[in-house]
Amino acid sequence: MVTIKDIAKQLGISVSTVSRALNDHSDIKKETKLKVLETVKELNYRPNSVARSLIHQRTYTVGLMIPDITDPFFSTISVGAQELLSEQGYQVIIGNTLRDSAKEKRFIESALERKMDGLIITPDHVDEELVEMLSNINIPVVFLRRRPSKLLKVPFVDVDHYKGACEAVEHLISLGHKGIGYIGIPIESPIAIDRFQGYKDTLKKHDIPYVSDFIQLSGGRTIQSGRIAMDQLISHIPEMTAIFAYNDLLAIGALESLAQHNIGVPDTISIMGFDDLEISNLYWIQLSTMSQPRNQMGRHAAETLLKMINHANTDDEIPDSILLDSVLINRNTCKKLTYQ
Amino acid sequence: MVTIKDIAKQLGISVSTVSRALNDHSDIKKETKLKVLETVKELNYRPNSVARSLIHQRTYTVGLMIPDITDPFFSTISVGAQELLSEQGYQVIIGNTLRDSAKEKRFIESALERKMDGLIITPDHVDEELVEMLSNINIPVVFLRRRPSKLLKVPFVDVDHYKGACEAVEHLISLGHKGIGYIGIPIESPIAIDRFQGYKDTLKKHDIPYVSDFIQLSGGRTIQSGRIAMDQLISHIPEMTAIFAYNDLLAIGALESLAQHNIGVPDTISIMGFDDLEISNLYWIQLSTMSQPRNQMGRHAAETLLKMINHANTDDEIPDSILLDSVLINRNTCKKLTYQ
DNA sequence: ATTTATTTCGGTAACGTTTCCGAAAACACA
DNA sequence: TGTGTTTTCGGAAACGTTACCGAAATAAAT
Repeated sequence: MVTIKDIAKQLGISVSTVSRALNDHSDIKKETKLKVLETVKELNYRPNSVARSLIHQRTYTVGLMIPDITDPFFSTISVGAQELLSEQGYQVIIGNTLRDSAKEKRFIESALERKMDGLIITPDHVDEELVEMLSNINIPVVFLRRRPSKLLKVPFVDVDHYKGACEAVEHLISLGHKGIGYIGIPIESPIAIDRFQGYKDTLKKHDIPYVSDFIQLSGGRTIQSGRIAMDQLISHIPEMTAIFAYNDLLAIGALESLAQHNIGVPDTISIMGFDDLEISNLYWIQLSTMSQPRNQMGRHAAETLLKMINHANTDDEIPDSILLDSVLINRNTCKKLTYQ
Repeated sequence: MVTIKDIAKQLGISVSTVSRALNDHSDIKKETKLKVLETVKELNYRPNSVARSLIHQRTYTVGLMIPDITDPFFSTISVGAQELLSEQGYQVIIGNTLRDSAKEKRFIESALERKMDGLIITPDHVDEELVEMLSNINIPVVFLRRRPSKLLKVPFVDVDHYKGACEAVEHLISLGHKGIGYIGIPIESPIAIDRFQGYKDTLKKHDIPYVSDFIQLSGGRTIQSGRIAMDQLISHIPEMTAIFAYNDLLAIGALESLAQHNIGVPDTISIMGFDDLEISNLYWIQLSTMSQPRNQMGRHAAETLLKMINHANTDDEIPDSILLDSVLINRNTCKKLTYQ
């Protein structure tokens, strides 16, 4: 490997002079600087950032831990983060954890050994072990799409799921719907709680009674689960004229079930999703839904992380957490209710 | 930061002893080794892999350059590569180039400065500048889904597009189709050439005349382009009874156009895609297509790269390139032709 | 007890940089 | 020419590790 020494030797000068030339220091003659730059080209020299990191105690590397890079949701977030970070000279190392908490811990451990400058993480469960681990860490961390435990003084960025759910249901109500069902997942994660609560609160706000028969909370968050849930709910048509689904996959599953039963959407029932996946815009689907600003989430997470990295010593305050708004995308699965 | 020195000081021993204890060297007393391990826990010490890299001239980092991590195709490939590499203690740095050749070059440059141990790349265009750049590189490189120029002694891994296209068309022919159209992209990339050639050769093999009116090569590789292309082709029904599309997106666009025109699939026309995207399995689509072993591609690329990294000095031969087979996925868009 | 063999350890250089400090070189002014 | 100031440079330590070599400590053999 060609190093700074080789350049120094070839020119008969010292390594420190070469270093100064390469780093645009002031105390160097223009002439020698040019000679150095020339030799750099000639020898095809490239600075060794490993050595640089060792000196500067900065690797210009940050870790981004996500559950599944294959999920366009997370890959778009990661693009947002990468865009901003690479502008600032940072490399991003993506940890694909597949929601496996052992993998999560291994990734964080490895990030620490590699002396990354910061960490953006989306842990699947914020369990005790993780909290314990994170509280002993000496690099900045920001939570993405997850809420840190109260013990952790860590900022997060997420979308306002509660507000989004309220808007979605509000939209349905504004179209005249009163019999509004909900297809969701078991009330465990904070996100599930927020969206469900938004649904319930908005009904209450409009004095619409909560009908537990219109609710299906079993199953996972897949198309398959949505189809099964809708199968259960189908007997409540036509009293039930609309459905708000926890996410687009469930909504699409519902659409599938309704298509199989030959029930028209939005003619006999309206469907509202949440997430705005790319497939939701497909010709056959055209799902009305709440779009989450994924790219922005990644950018904001990166921004707050950079703030923390740069103000590590000067300022002890951690940056504010951020809740972004989702936006309503109106396609073809919701219809104004007309009373005949 | 707590270093090896802190441990040495606390125990009153030398750093070299601590180092030996941590690296399972033979010439160390069991007793002291245990004491060291204990102190490591106590002080929450973590080895600094930056310093280690500097000594060993190995970073255990490889770069993976892809056009778009948001595309499930590439994200699945990257998962395959990551799985294998992380088993071997490597970290993967993903470079998302968005098919921008400036970004590509910057990524490679950065990989070199960071002294990555190897590179798996999917360059958008293999232009002269890139070839020039790559031929001056002193770390192993493997091409993924792209063919290196002949000047480059670099292995590649890809699927056999020609063979896959032959199989797809063969399938259509075996169902009795003779009027088989092709929706594709301009014949520029090697992949486009291979698939189109497979189409033409298979027709010829079965003495089916090549009808240029049945071919649409304009546009990009999006659903939109597929729809437009099909719009142009629709007048050739019913002589044309089947279509082989360059990829699933185009095929889905064709499906969209046919649905708009109320033309039954597969009743009046059969459609065959290539790629097997996740959306191709959707209830409304159920596209018959050729599935590419994406995860395997990533794994194979990683494997050959590791071979090159580990045999860097011992053996100068580069590993063989690999062509993987795609497999036919038969869903509901192809039908046996019945003559009435 | 002395010698020899074995185990265990410490000192030091090295990896490729940057940075500090002091010294040499160049310039300005009297 | 001498003094003072500024510019430019070189030497050396440091970042946190590992690896080599020789020395000390222990065990085994005579």
